[in-house]
Amino acid sequence: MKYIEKLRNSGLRPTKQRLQICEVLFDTERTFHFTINQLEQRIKDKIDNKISLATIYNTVHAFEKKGYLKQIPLNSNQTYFDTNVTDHHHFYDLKKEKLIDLENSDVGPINIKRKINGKKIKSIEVLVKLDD
Amino acid sequence: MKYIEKLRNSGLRPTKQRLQICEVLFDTERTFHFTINQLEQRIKDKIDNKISLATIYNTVHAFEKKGYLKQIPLNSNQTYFDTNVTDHHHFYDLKKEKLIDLENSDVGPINIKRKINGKKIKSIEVLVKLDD
DNA sequence: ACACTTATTTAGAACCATTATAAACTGCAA
DNA sequence: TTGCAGTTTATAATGGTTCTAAATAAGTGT
Repeated sequence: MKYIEKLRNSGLRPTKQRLQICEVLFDTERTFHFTINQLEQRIKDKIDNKISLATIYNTVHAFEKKGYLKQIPLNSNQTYFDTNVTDHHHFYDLKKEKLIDLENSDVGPINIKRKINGKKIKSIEVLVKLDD
Repeated sequence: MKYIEKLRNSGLRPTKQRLQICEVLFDTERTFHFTINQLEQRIKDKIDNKISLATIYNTVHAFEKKGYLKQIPLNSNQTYFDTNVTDHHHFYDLKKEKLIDLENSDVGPINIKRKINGKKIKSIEVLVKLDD
């Protein structure tokens, strides 16, 4: 399995549950956005055994910490994650409550002129809200 | 009172509670960021009578709908609001969990090249996360 | 001023995403 | 195979936010 070493290399034991979640998250044509509840549903659909909700939370947070997932800054009652961990931005369709990836070529370079003493920029995220 | 007509003009009855919340939010030297709990505390400090938490939620949402407050897109268990409703962006200090305003002059113009059919851009918000 | 309608406030309950708990289980190194 | 640390699990607890329904206050017309 290709995910076994990936997990071992990050210090995560390649358990059955984690490997199955890897398949759901990363064996896809395209990257995608999800909430924990949506992921839970996908797992139910694609996998025979049950994975507890607590494990899903644990795994998603472990993967996020390792950089395999990103949280998307958004005001919602649910946390959104992204399997696309490259630097990129988002449209948010307010009506449909849906996120749409903006390719980096869709957004001109972002120039932050101000510095904060002793702080480094870790990420720059742009959210473009869409109306009708 | 200067807030009475402001509220009436937006179709909100100028109740005692709303006027007091206006004072806490808008009678300040500087704009500021807050969570509902932080606002509740400020109200307790500045005002004699009690305002119920439900009223604070109601009022903040009413003010946001009228454009007197903005929500800040951020992944946190609490919702952050901003009394600065002009177009501007934010640093987020991950260590201190603190927001810092970026003046518009601190960020070069943001050029969104992609269009979505029939949708208009309502806002563009940039979040710059800071590390040590 | 009065009566009437409608908006607002309120305490408390309900909701629900997320996190904590603690016991059972599993991977893995010795 | 044994032991230990890491992981999974069901369930409870937490906590921010929203809902509810009754009490109160504001606006309107008379």
